[in-house]
Amino acid sequence: MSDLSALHDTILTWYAAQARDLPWRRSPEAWPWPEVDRPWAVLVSEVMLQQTPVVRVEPVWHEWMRRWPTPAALAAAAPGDAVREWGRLGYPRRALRLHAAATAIAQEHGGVIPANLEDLQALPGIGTYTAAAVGAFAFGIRSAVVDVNVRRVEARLVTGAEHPAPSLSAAETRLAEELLPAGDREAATWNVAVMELGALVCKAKTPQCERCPVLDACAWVLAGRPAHDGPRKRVQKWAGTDRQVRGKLLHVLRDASGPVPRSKLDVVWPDAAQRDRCLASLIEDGLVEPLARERFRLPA
DNA sequence: AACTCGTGGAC
DNA sequence: TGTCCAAGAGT
Repeated sequence: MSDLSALHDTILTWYAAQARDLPWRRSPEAWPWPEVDRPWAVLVSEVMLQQTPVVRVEPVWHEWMRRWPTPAALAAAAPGDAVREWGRLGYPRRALRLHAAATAIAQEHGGVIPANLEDLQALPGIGTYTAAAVGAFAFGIRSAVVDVNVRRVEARLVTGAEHPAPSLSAAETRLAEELLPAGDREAATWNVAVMELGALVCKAKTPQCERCPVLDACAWVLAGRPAHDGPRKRVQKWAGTDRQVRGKLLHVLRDASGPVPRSKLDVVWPDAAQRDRCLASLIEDGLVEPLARERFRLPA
């Protein structure tokens, strides 16, 4: 197990047996929806999965693929439709950015998702992680996909720490690149396999070490599972924050079929100053469109 | 670089 | 309305 290729074999074998059957993971050969553009399906799934659990993403993803099977289809819709169909996935600016990305793909890339990391990352809402993920999973590009799961597996298995640092370091990316198998196809599968190991076994709060295929190689376990000493990512407050108020305002607008008078928004939060500030920020973000006579709606 | 941007489930 | 967490991005 000290050998890198043995580590590859062990985790890839575990993945082949234990991986969840998620729709956006279907291979091009096994893609069941001929009308749905597969790279687009992968891209949408990755944006939806940003900070959001799989179980909540899956039904929304299916509905998005039914309504908007290609970037051009979403680009032809109103941005407000994307926000409404986003439902309660959270961080609704992601829906707006997905719509903007679809527009950019339609107008600047001929409706074809660019198959290189630089052009992918230039799209709205696509950062380092998502560009690498789409590159690897949609196009087989050999690139390290470093999400929080990968970082946690690296921290425990290699570094011997219980948790990764609050933010991604260059050293972590370099380590992920060093661990990548040589072949393009193996590298792509390796990326998703390590992510899956972090999601199903090497969990943040309650690691399932008894189910871990690389337990005997884990630096953290071999060190006696020492408690975390460094700084952790701080947990954000929720109650009473602008994020809560924005969520309540947008909830009203999502559930309405047309324009909503201000009086319908006033009832969601007692603090008028905070309410007004949040409504203004939603308008500034492009998530809400103000109309005449104090009426509001999702953007047309 | 620290901060903001939703939401709901598991403890 | 407790704490922690979930395939981050943008500023």
